[in-house]
Amino acid sequence: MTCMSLRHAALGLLAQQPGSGYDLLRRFETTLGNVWPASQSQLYTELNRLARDGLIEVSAIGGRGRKEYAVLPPGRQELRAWLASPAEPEERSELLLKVFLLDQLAPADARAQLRWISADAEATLQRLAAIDAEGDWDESDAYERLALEFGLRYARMKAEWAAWAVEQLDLS
Amino acid sequence: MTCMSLRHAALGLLAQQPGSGYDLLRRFETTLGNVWPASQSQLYTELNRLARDGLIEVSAIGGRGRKEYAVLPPGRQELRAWLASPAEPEERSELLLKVFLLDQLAPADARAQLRWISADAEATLQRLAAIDAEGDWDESDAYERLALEFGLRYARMKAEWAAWAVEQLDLS
DNA sequence: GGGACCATGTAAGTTGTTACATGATTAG
DNA sequence: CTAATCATGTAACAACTTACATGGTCCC
Repeated sequence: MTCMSLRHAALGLLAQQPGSGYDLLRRFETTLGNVWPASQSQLYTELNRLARDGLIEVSAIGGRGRKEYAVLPPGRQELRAWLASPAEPEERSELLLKVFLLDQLAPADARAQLRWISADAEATLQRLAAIDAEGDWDESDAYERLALEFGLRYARMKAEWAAWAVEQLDLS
Repeated sequence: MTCMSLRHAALGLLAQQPGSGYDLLRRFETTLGNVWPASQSQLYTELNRLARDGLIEVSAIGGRGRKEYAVLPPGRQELRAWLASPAEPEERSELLLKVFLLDQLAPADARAQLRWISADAEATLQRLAAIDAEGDWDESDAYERLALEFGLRYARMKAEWAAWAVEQLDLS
């Protein structure tokens, strides 16, 4: 059994609010996709699979072939089980892979890469802070805000670490 | 052009020190695999591809069919170019995906998940701190230590965030 | 009628996983 | 001699991407 997170992402969005593949795609693009991107092709395929497996059903048919999906009880159960199960630690980080191998670069180039990481993190920080400030939040967005705060703290940590790392290299 | 990071990971390890697929596998298991896991099957396949593409070559043949690989100049160039290029921000986080969808769980269960995340981060923190303390580091491990420090800071951030998140939920 | 947008799907290719399959050498 | 370890490879499958393909509806 592998991960199948897209399946759960789709299930979760439908559990929050029924909709068509097209609707879900919009929601991925605006919010969820920031933490779990999905391509159009993959999403439509997965919706058909979820329906085939009896976790969701076509609850309404609209114009232009629109199929609105709704979660069925087995789907809700599957979603809850997945949500309550321990989240596995993430493993792959291209950033850290580069850091591990940075000794293959001239020191000046390695420093440049670290400075770039720092600048990128600062930019992310600004971007998320803007979203935080201007967003019109209500109580239903509580968990979304937790995720945003995670992003803020992560960007801050990354920027601080990169600055520290450059300093370390300067010492030696 | 997609990512091909395993290719660069293998290239990087060979650039640090030539070796066989079996050797590399050991090094993935002990160090590099912490930031970029590779399966045996994938690694051997990739080494053959790297050789076919002229980025590495079989530099020696040992007993039991052992093939020692070494990086060729085009491989070194490719590696340096990749290392100096900006690291793309990582996108997928199963953890944050769960956080986004946590509203589908009873509040008590959501809190339990967050507490589990916190406990897991604390455990990681302990584990990495132990590695940091007992490791016998020399100057050649400078970048490895930067990566370790990143892991420490990240685990700390995660634990603090999760504790804060539980608090937030308790307030509402 | 034509452009923007709504709406769904398939095909080919890449990356990665697990499982299978095989054989050589070394140490007890 | 036999178990552990060294050593490499293939096949089947899952997840994901990009590109292709098609058609309906709304609004100007």
